[in-house]
Amino acid sequence: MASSDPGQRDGTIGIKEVALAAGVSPGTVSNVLNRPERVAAGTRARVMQVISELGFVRNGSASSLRAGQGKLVGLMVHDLANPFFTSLAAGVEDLMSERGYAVIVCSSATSVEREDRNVRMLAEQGVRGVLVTPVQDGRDRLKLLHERGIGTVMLDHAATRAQQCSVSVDDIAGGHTAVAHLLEQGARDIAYVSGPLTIRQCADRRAGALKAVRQVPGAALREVEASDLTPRSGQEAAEHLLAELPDAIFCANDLLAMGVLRALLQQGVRVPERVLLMGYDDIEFTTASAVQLTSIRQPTYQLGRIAAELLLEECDNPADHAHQEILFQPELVIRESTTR
Amino acid sequence: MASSDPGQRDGTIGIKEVALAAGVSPGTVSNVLNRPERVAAGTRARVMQVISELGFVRNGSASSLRAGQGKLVGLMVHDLANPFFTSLAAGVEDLMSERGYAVIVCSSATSVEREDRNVRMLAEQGVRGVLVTPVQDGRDRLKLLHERGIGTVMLDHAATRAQQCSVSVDDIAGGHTAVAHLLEQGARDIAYVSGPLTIRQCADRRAGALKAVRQVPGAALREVEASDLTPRSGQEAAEHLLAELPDAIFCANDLLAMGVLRALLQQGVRVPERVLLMGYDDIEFTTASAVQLTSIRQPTYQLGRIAAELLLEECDNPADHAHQEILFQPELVIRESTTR
DNA sequence: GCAGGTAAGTAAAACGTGTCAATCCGTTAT
DNA sequence: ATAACGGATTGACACGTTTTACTTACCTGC
Repeated sequence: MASSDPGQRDGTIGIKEVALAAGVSPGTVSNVLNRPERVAAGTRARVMQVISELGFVRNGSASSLRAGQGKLVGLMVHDLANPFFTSLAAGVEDLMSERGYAVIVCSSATSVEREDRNVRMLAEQGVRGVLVTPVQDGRDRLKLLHERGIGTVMLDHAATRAQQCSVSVDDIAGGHTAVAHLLEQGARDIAYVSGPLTIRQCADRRAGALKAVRQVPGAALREVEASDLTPRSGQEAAEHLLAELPDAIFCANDLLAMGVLRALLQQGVRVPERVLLMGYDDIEFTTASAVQLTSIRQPTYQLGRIAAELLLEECDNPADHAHQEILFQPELVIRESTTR
Repeated sequence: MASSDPGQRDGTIGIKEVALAAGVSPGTVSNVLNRPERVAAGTRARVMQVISELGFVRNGSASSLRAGQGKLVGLMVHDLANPFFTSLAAGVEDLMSERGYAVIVCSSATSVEREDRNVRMLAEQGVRGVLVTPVQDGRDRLKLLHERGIGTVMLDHAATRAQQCSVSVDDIAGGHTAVAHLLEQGARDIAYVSGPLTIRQCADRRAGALKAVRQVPGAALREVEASDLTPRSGQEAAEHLLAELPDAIFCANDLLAMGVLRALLQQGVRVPERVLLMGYDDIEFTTASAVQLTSIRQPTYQLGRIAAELLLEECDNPADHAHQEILFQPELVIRESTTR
């Protein structure tokens, strides 16, 4: 008798066991799960009841094998410890979670080998699409994905192929806004503390800054190029400015600005009384700085959400999906470091 | 003629197409992929050659359906925007990537509903194991995972069931080390600016601090409890201390310390000359603060790596796996905020 | 009362891989 | 020379779900 107990043999509960217990066929259970509108209300309720009683959990592997696509997407960023990317990742994760998707997060660590490995891994997992901040331009490392019909959305990077969405922030406008603000405050001798100009963001912000300066007669932009975007480099860069202080300093990033601020305060230079100071990114942690930092806020979290939404739209409707390049406008956040 | 072209019908290349092209059976191709040692060197080379020529990518869904387990693990944290968790996530991701695993990252946003949803989702995806910082104690929300034989490792939290690994940092020792350092510097009237004491970490650090104070005659600990662990709360908390300044202030976290520092400097209180100040966590971004902050460093990245390693060990060898509770010792990092 | 239509549910065939018993073939021991 | 052996390979089935074509029952309009 006990040996003929059905559905409890090995403890694993599948669609079949549910069907048996609910007195329907497996196909109907599948319909309840995937197209509930096609099954009568009564049956649907009974099946759902059994599902929760038995603690049935759908097998995602079987599901995506048969259906040809699952509920997974990939997210590949440069660095999981960088606040910019994590805020972005938070946006992506929130939206995907709302939509019932799981996110495989991976880091390329700005290494092309690792990027390739990740791309392969994502392809194997059969992800529905991938959000990516590519390591570098050049030959198309995402080819493998495109061949397999896996959609990609570029994050904080212009699209590299015609048929592709991208989401980024207008760094030229950001640089312009920043310097225009400094000019408005009366500054004329302005310094730009940049990161490496090979980084697109740094170069674009510089371009915007130059544009703003040219619009005001008598204004000039000095430049110092730091070797990376850290507080330490900012501090070193500031030393080049101590001999002849400018009216205002615009930094390519908040971390640089923190370093500059530290160098200035150590030398007894008062901010903002003697020098105005601006950062970029408006990272959360600068609120703790000795002088509250004026900055350019980028909607990183929103960036992630929008990009995620675009990706899903493309996945759900690959036929008539219009690829778009979304360009966010950054926002000026004024605090005490530029307020006399 | 063209109609009999095998293996190119629908453009999708599977194990069968590879087998055909290499002149072996699908079973052999599978063996090359999973147990290369069982197939002769010559055959193996030929198969691998064909695999790369045809651009074969294994179907992970089919693989894990048949094998009963895949190359996926889950990571669930409270908040993807918190540097503590992201540093930890970076450690997990690095190790998993080295071992060929993909990581599904999700955030519980300290909501039990979302935690439950994530648990279910991870179970559906058939993850091999899960690394988790649980939202709260009480009834076992991870039951679903354990029923299905999915291993879990607790992150920064003691194990809640006997058969479970956990990785955390000794917060009592950390609190003790911090305050012992302040005492050594000559402070006797010490204030502890805490977060909510319902948070285990805050309570443990307090316990350690008290222990240190009791060991030195004449020393005393005042306490202020902030409502959360942000710079803003730190600033508010500091105002309770301005009337009668202590010799030193120990904060439950660097963000609080940043707020306290700001409040002190605004009032013209010099750090460290008048008051010593200590934080906790040693987050990267405090290096940018006006006064470099002494702190207690937690090996967050290593924490992630070790936890990941434990999880894989448990997965690969569930039989004779000895569950362990690993307790890291935090490290004192002395900077100018406690150096006269 | 009957043809035609629709809604609800069923049965069975896939999806692409892993596994295991079975087979093949060349080598060694008797 | 034959039997026993062992390594290399094969063939076919199973994993749990989705999906398609099909059946059944019921309703509508003439």
